[in-house]
Amino acid sequence: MRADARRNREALLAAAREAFLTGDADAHVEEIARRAGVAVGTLYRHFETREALVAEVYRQEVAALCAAPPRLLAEYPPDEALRRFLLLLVEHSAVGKGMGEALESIMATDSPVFDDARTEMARALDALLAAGVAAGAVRDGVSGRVLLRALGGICGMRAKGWEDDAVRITAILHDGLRYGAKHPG
Amino acid sequence: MRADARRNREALLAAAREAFLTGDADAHVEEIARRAGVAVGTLYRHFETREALVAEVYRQEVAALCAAPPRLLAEYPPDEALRRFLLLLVEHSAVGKGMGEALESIMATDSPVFDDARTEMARALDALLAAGVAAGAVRDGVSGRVLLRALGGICGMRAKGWEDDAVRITAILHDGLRYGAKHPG
DNA sequence: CCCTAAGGTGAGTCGGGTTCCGTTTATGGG
DNA sequence: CCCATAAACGGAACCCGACTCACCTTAGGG
Repeated sequence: MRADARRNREALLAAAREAFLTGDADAHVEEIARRAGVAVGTLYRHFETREALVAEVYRQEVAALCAAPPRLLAEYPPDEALRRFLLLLVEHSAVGKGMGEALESIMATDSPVFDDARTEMARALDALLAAGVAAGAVRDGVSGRVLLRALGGICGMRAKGWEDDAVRITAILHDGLRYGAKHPG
Repeated sequence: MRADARRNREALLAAAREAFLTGDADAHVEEIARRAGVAVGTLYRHFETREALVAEVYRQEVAALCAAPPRLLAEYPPDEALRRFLLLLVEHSAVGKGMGEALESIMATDSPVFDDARTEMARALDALLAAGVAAGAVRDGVSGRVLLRALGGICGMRAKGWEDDAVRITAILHDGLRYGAKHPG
């Protein structure tokens, strides 16, 4: 790949991230291209569709989040690690409104564009759940994919005062996950 | 309102319901108008925007669902009534794919178009929760509005096998709601 | 330095919601 | 019964935004 092509690709991703995470999640392609200093044609040379660009930005954010579970599991008991990760997602949904929409799109839809991100996030949750089950602190039979869905609804909250609501319902979910566990905390 | 106008309004709602609940939830306005035997101009005489028409169809469906809680509370203990209502929502999400999307739109977004439906549904959940709290079977401090959000994610599930997932996570939610109640069942 | 394939451009297409205004029609008073 | 008139209707035109394509520019190896 030519040097200028790589540069433009990066510029587009940066412009899109800037737009999505700090403001309107539905910035027009013309606007994104303009911010990146290129024309729309160039945007489409690098990304199949507008949605593909969105997906790539979000995938990178999700990848960063997915690095947390191993760290949390090393530092806390599984049950607490799970609780903290759930809250971490809620917190991230709070920066700008972009990240919340990102997480919601990934978690609450079936769009094939987000398959990668969804899989990655489900795997992260699976690790936390498995550790919790092994320690007898979490009920068995819950998959990361399933948990992801409930979280999608939470991260999509936008109304005023949503953050308190999100924390509250996350606590309910967490309690539900412990309900019926071998050794509930 | 003139008789023919009322007839056309009904025809439009019927056509839209038909389209949304049995097939593609994003039928074009031309298509809906055609099915109703009118032109687009007429559609726009009766509904501000396409979304307003969608909202009206969904509001009617939601109103029907919201009639259930009083009946359930008369027939079952509060805790069981709550459980059954949650499952009722999941079931309704399964007919066609339209109803699921309807419920998701209403529950998981903040679109002002769905304000009425959202309020109505939150009130229904509030009644169930309040009865549960009064009976000591449900934890205190959870509002219908909050619960609505978690349900939004669930009703929006579309992947294959989603119904099992939905039932499972609904059970988790329900357990979480009982966790810490005065007299957990 | 030049050749060429990779890369870039942006006016144009296309699809879908919305608007606008000329035409048609229901309906109530004469 | 018929006309007046306001309400309702039709559908072509418009707008907006994602996407395409035919042509131009340029990096960079030989």
